[in-house]
Formats: sequence, C-alpha cells, structure tokens
Amino acid sequence: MEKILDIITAKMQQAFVDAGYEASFGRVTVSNRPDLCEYQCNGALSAAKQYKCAPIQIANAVVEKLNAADYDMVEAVMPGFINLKLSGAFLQSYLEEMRTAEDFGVSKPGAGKTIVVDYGGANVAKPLHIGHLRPAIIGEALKRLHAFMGYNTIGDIHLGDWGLQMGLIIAELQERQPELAYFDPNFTGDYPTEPPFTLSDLEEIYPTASAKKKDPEFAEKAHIATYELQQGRRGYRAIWNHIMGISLPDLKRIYDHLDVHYEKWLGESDADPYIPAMVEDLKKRGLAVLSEGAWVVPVAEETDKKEVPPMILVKSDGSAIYATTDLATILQRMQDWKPEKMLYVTDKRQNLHFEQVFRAAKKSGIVPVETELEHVGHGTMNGADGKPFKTRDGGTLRLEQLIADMTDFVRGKVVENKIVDESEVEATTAKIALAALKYGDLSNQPTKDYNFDLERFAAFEGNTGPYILYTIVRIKSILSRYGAWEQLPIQLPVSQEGKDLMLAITKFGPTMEAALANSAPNQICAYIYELAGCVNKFYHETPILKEEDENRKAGHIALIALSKNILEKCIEILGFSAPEKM
RNA sequence: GCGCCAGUAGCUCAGCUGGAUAGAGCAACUGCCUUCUAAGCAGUAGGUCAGGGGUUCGAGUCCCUUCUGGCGUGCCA
Repeated sequence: MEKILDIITAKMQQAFVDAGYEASFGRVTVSNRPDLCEYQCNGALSAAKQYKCAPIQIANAVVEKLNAADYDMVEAVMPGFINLKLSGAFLQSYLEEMRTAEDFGVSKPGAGKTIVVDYGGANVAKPLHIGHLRPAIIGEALKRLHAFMGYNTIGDIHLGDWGLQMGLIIAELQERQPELAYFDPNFTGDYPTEPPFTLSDLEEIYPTASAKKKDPEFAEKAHIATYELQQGRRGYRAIWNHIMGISLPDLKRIYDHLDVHYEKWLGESDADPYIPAMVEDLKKRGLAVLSEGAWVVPVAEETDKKEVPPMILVKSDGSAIYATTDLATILQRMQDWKPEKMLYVTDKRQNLHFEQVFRAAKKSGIVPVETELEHVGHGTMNGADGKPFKTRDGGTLRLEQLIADMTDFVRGKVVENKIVDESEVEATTAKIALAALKYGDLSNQPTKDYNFDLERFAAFEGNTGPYILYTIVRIKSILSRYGAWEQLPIQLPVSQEGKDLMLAITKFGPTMEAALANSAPNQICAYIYELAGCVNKFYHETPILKEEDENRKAGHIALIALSKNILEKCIEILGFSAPEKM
C-alpha cells in the first residue's frame, strides 16, 4: 500500500507546482505539534529564500491550491507552516484497506531476496552467559523483521567451535588424563563413544584452562592442540566430537526457552574445508602477503581516517584465526545460498574485525560489490548499577539463571493477582517473563550499552513488555465476549481518541520500513508503546460492549480488533507473544 | 597518540533527512473503579539538551573546539 505520507506529499507537491513553486518543497511530515495538526509541511519556510518573499505568502498560495475536501483542516500559519488534518473518510478507507490487505498492506522490499543473519555466536566450550542474550534477542528480531518484509531468511548461529578455546580444553584435558587414548598419536582403534567428561565437567574445564593462558608453556600447548585439531588429528577430532555432542543439546534447550530458533547450526568448523583453497587462491593472486611471519590481507584504503591493520589470514603458527573462518564462512554462504545481504549481530567491539573481513571479502571478489554486508554491533548489558554484570561471587551470570530469575519474579506477580487458573500459571508466567526480558532489551538502541534492572523490566506498569501484553489481553477479552469480529469493516472515527488510534495504526508500515532500514527493533518498540497508549486511551474513553447502537459498537470492535492484530504482529516480530489472560 | 561511540529531567531512556512550546517511563504529589481487567486513564512538579564558538530565517539535531566517560587500535573471539 502507498504510505499516507507519500499520498499527501504528492498532493502537496502538486499544490506547490500549481502555485508556481518547485515540487521538492512539498514534503509532508508527521506533525510534531499534535495539538495543532496531524501532518505538516515546512516547505514554504525553506522556499522563502529562493523566491525572495515571506514564507507565509507561499504557504497561503499553496493552501489555495490544495483540495480542501481531502482534509478536515488545512491552514497556513505563521511563520509559514502548512498544517493538515486528515478527513475521517480518508482514514476510514485507508484503514479498511489495511485491514483486508495481506500483512496490513506493508511493502515487501525483500521480495525475491535472501538474507543470512549471523547471530548468537555461542561458544561450545562454555555455557551461555548473560553476554549471549543481546545477540540472540536482537538477531532473532531482525531476522523476523526481514522475513516479514519479504526476505527469504537464513539464521545461522555460527558456533564458536574451532578456535583456541578448543585447544585450551584439549590441553587441559591432557594434563588431567594423559593416559587417554585420544592423546596417543599411535592409537589406531576406535575411540570410546562415551565422552570422558560431562557437561558440568566441561563447564569447569574451560574456565580453568582459560585462566592458565597466562602460563606460556600451557598456552603453547593449547596453540599446538588448536593447530593439530585443525589439521585433522584423529584423537583431537574425537574429543571435539564429544564436546559438540554434549554442548549442542544444551545450547538448543536454552535458545528454545528464549524462543530463538536457527535455520542453520553451522560453526567455524564448517568453514574449515573452504580454508585451504581460499588461502591458496589469495596467496596466488597476491592478495595475501607475508608479514611478520603471518599471511595477511592488506585492507587499508586511502580514504581511511584511521590506520586499518591488515586482516590476518594465517597466523605465524600456521593455524586459522577468526578472520579466516569468517571469510571462509562468507565463501560458503555465497556458494550455497547466494544471499543478497548478510547481517552480523555481535558485540560492537568486533566492529573493526568485521570491517576488515568485509573489505577482504569484497576485495577478493568472494562477494560481489552489490552484496550488502552489515555489522550490527550491539552494546553491553550492564547490571542495574551500570557496572558489568556479575554474580554475587564475582562470576559471570549464566543466561539460564537470568531467565530463571526473571521467571521467578514474574511468577510471584501472576500468582498474587490470581486472574489465571493454577494450571495456567506457568504458561502465562513464561510469556510475561519473555516479554519483559525481550522488550526490556529491544526497546534500547542496539548500539548502546544499557543497565539490566530485573524489577524495572518486569514492572507491570510503564514502558515495559508486560504493559504491551496487558493492552492486548484487554482487547482479546472484549473480542471474545463480543463474538464474531473478524469480518467487521472499519468505520468513520467517532471521537478524538478514536481518530488518534486510527492515525497511530496508519504508522505501522512506515515504522516497519524504518526499523528495517536502520536495523533498529527499538523503533518497533517505540511504535507499539505509542499504539498501546492510544488503545488504552480509547478503551478508557469508550464504553465498547455497553454501546447500545449495534452498528456503532461494531465499528469500535473493528477498530480495536485491527489494533490488536497489529500489536500482535509487532510482538511476533520482536519474538514474544501474549497470553489470553493476565 | 590515533580512531569510533556516548554525554538530554533526581533515575532509565526517546527525539525520524534542522522547524512551532525538547518528549516518555520510574520515583514524588493529586484525581478517576456499583460500568468491557485500575498491570489502566487524567493531571501537577521537574531541563542552561556536558561547556564554548560557528553555519542558518530557525540547531538537541549540521561544522569546529574543550571537557568527561566507554570501547577499539596485527596474530583471543
């Protein structure tokens, strides 16, 4: 559907032309003074200089040319603003078209295109912790948004399963149990199918090993183990398989809790087969050069304001580094899926890394120049005190624990308020907790750090996930009492609250487009908060089920039903859902 | 050193390509439930948009500069 702003801008531009001015001045925007008007055009102000006359004269001349019948109000006011209010009839027909169109008539810029969203980045060597929350939530939302906007989406977790962390585990394990067959280079038999460690062992082994990196002798062993693993040493591959076998089910379980789902569970290791040929090719073409013992791809450009170091392709010890696997992963994705766009959702501190990889990918022709490569670098989640999130004993808070804490907190409130039956407490609690967690995160700009405050996020008032859910639940309650509402057409606005709600609904499409263009789920949050506010005002001012005029009542129902459908679509994109009662 | 990002109400944050009186939520105070869920609605109070220059008819927004904080800056991811 054509956006309202485009429709009235076109009319405004025609009016400028008819009045003898350039069309480009006719751009209309949403009003920043809702008390005065709904839409405004400031073009007369900027045109004044060029035409050497008072802005108000231009505004008046343009207003003369507008068709007043299209609006409830058109006026030129000092110093030269043109203020508009839409006609109720126009709004009615526009909303009716939204109601009956597929996906509310939103444009589909992604139609026919494929996007790979790389998010999650879980490390198989250690359990998910608080740092994994943001990429999972933001990535899932962006993926769903792209899908809604027409893209064929492939979410890939890109497991951290091939780097030094694996070497660290192997080295540590060898120190503890050197007698195991995995470490005997001459062993040719079958390795045990049962791993020599459990999930909880693993959760202890890795931090221990990681702490020992400071010991040069141990670090050397870990580097060698990493190299040999990558070279395919049998025993190490067997250990690697054990780690994957233990770790993956646990990762999936927790991501399921978050309603985060991946189409592909590939990892750095899956890029490995592509590395040798890729490296050879880059060397052969002179794109990779030897520098300080390592093979690097220079990616500095003349226009750089800063010094951009080369991308390290092969470390001086011969092993691959994350830049190598990331580049090879791009190669794999281009070969297998031919995406038009690749989106990476990781910590913003990796920004330079991705800049290097993206440049190398384009420079080497691994991706065509027109392929979009974007890094959405997110900020850090800090504790309520603004400092890095730590548990009481100074450790890193596990993601599972965070979810449990939020769930416990919400459950207390659900039980206290007694609206749902005992049998529904857990399901309702889970939905509210997820909404609190995700909305609390997504309502912040992705790039910014923010403070996680469980009680604030889970508060049942204010700009929170639960508030949005509550708004939806109230509408659902009315709709279920009313009966069949699905086919009711939108009617003319009958009150200011009603018209305000209708105006808010029309902003759905533009909001989705903007959120997509800016990779900014927070814009969707801001929108549904505004929309929910309009719904609640309407709800408060309008007795719906008590309305005696049946036709009028049907109009109210149609309006809140459309509001509910849009709110639910939005939260579906954000990655959570509303219960029936709360 | 260089580069990137941030600094807006007591707190947490919005503010779209510069536009009229800078907006929300929390906290404080005040109203509204015999009426569809008060997890709601309405209102009061709270600001030198870090400081200083500049561009413009007009700057939280663009440019310069100073200060403060965070992060990055070749073999971790």
